[in-house]
Amino acid sequence: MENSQVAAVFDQIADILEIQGENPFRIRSYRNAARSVGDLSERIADYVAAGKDPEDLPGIGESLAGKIGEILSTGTCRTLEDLRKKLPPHLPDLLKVKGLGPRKVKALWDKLNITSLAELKSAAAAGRIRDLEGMGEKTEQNILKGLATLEAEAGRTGIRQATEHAASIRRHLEGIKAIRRLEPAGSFRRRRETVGDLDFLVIASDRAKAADGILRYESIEDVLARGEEKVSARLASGVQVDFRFVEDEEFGAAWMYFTGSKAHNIVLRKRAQKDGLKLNEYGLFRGEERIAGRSEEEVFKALGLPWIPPELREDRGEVDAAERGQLPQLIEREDIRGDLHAHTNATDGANTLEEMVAAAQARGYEYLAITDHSKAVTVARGLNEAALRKQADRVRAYGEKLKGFWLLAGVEVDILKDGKLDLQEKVLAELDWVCASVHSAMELPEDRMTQRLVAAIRSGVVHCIGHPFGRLIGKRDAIRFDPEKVFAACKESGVCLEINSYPDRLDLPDVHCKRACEVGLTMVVSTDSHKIADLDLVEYGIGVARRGWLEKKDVLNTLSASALRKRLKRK
DNA sequence: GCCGTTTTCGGCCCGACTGTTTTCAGTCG
Repeated sequence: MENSQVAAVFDQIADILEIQGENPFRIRSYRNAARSVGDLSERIADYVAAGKDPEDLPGIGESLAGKIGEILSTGTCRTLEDLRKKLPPHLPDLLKVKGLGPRKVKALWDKLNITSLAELKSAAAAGRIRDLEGMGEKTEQNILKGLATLEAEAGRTGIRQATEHAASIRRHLEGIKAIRRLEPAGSFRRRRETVGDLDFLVIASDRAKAADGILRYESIEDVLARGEEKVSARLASGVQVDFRFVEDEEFGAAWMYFTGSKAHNIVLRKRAQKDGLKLNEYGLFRGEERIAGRSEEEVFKALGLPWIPPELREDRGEVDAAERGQLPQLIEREDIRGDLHAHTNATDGANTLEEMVAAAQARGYEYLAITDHSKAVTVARGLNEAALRKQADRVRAYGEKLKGFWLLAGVEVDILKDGKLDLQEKVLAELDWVCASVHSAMELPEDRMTQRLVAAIRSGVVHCIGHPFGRLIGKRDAIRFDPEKVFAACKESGVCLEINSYPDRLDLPDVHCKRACEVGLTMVVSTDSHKIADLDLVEYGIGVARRGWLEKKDVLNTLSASALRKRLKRK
């Protein structure tokens, strides 16, 4: 039972209660509980099994703690099953359509007997929705658009695509004279691995002209809203972009508000309230008087807090940490001194050894580990013992010619189904850097997967576990293992965990990163480069590391080449 | 349903935009 499954039960309960028009605060409790469990790095099943009390988790009281126990043992809970009997099974799906909330869904069901997305589509297409009270032709059109979007986008946009869109939008907006300042906000600014939409804050000398300019952006397919305060559009790619107009004196408060997360904002607002203040997107107010708002620093300061980096604003303890003066000094891109996961054309990389080295040097790195695949990865023409030895000789020979740069002879060796490594340990022991990864048999049951990873970690020849969860965002689920046991084995054997920067992976995920750090593990921010341009993906890995509360000292490849050499010395 | 440095009961974050209405409900973030 995964945390996401427990969270899903609570979210489903909340959905049904909403359609039923239940007490909104009760509904919020279920939503909060879903988030609380979903954000937990430890598995809730293990947490409970270890005898810890779910009531210690934020937003979990006696009732929800009982339901967690019930869900863990039965996969569902009585409350959900009883609620389900009161509605058609697919009715809550309608809530996913943008523009449809619980009240409209209820009306569609009551008045038109619509119980599924398919029925909604045919009713809207047939023009039957416009006759309902409170709905008109526009509503009907928006439902059809919402359905189309739902079918097309299938979820959120990856960070890489979002970054590319943001850069392109910035280039367009820089040419508009009426715009004085533009800053990204939302989950994009918090560097989440996927974003729902892109948010920008705009200071304009003339809002009407600025809006005209924005809407001339060539990739806009559909204008969703245009008001005094905001312009909202959908791009041809399906991504929604919101632009909010703000004034100088409210910019900081607005930036905080639109950066979120929502949960973080609520914590700050409650805190303001306690001091007799009011915090909204226009500023921090005492009565009618705005006491802060121009910059984020000013607002945080007026709340008695230091500035909190956006990556931490998830209501995962950052406000408390800020209050105690214990915010981490987050790692920066510039702290990275080398890359420890790179492929060449010896296996499935696109570039030669020499090209990869030149690219690493051009980025100011002091070292690079060549980690081609081992033989089990046949599709990548993985290396056997003899081929690897030959490559290592070549790597070392070339490395000796390089001044002030350490070229590590390494490998990305497969962890086989039984936990053995894909190459003889004596060959692996000759290398400077051994990254071990799972690429096959990803469906193993949890206990066997845990044993498999622990066996590899305890081999004594492995430095790092590559992309530990093996997930591909939006495409393939994570492999299942007990993180606490695996982390404990890493701690015992001095093995690092990789934060793979590849945008599809971003693995170790942020919450596990935070947990691994608490356990005292060292992470490696690597790119898994398959071509020279991939070396720049490290930016995304840094985003994950920062979201995982990591400091420079928690990441191995912030060490200088000489310090790393000492650290990696084979016994 | 949760929670408590005024409270174990009575609160629970806050505002904009749309579409449908003639003053507002629903939705969104």
